[in-house]
Amino acid sequence: MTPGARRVLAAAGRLFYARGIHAVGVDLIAAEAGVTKKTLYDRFGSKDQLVVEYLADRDERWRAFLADRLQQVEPGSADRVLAVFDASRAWMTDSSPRGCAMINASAEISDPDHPAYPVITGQKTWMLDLFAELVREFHPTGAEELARTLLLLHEGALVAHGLRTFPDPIGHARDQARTLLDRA
Amino acid sequence: MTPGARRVLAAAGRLFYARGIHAVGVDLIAAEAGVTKKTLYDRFGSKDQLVVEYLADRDERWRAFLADRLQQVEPGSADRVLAVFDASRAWMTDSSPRGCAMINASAEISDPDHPAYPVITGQKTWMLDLFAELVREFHPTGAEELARTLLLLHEGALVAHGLRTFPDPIGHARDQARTLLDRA
DNA sequence: GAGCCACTATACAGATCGGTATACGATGGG
DNA sequence: CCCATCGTATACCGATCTGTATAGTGGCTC
Repeated sequence: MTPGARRVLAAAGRLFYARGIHAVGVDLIAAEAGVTKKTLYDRFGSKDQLVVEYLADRDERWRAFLADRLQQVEPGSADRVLAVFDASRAWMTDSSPRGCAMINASAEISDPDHPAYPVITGQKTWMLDLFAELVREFHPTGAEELARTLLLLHEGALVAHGLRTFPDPIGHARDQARTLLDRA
Repeated sequence: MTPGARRVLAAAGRLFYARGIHAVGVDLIAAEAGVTKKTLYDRFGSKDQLVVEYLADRDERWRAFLADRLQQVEPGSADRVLAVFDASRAWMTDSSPRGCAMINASAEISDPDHPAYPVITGQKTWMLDLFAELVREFHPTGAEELARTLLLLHEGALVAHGLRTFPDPIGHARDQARTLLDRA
């Protein structure tokens, strides 16, 4: 990726997340990146494709962030599940006050044929599979069902975080996940 | 409310929910309602105000729908909490495939000073208070904490429903709420 | 030095955005 | 009958939207 393209992706990431996808025009992104629209379209082809790369990039960075946190907890431990919630809280606390970028994007993209749609649903099913895998490591029976519950708690916490429904919802979800795991 | 205004609000409700707020222009709403823009602006003043009334109307209809379902279950019973999840599932199953309108709207409205913002957060805190009240009816101690967990499950289920992460997430949330209530 | 690459600058196309203006027709209550 | 209300139709405003076109610059490599 060229330096200009990198700056475009960085600017798009900031603006799309902070103000929403439809609310941000390509002129603003190009200006914020110190780049002309020509460069933007030469590198990304269309706004839709830029949206795809914005979400894919954010997803990639989140998975790397999470993998780093997970490897600090020994495999087979129930604490690995809690580490996911801890990672989410850390990720959200600094610089993600508006909740999950995938959920927000899906609210703006109604068309299921939009090229960004698989990126969004892909992250969610990946998270579901991750929970199932982590649970299966120490408690194989009923891992699927427990994983679904954990996912609901996690998604709900992200939403409540963005809406500020009550303080520290991700921490609360983590505590509930702990008692769920203790009882399993 | 005049017949024209009613049709405008109905059209706005359909279009805003199905395609998103920013993606729908006032020209389309007026055309879909069989009304000119003049009429639309005479009745609602601005698009922002129309958005507010769209959300407020939907919130009002949801609360009426929920109240009707709740009064069919005797007060003081834990089943009243489950009735909330049942109501949500019924509400979402027919004609709400894209999840919670408030969550979707909050994803598009980044400005906390937007007049629609209090409507969104208002429904969420109202739901939290409702859960707390319903729990308190039969189990006063720790009602606040349990209500928060129920809210997270509920919000997460709405999101998973909209994203189709797995089948019948609201039913799953209901089942988890049941075991939570049994243990309390 | 020729060719390629990343990028800049300016301008414009065609459409749509939210919002306003003017003028006219229908209806219904005092 | 008068007149306000509710609604119609059409046209327009400036701004902004995505996307394209032309022309040119500096640097790197073969």
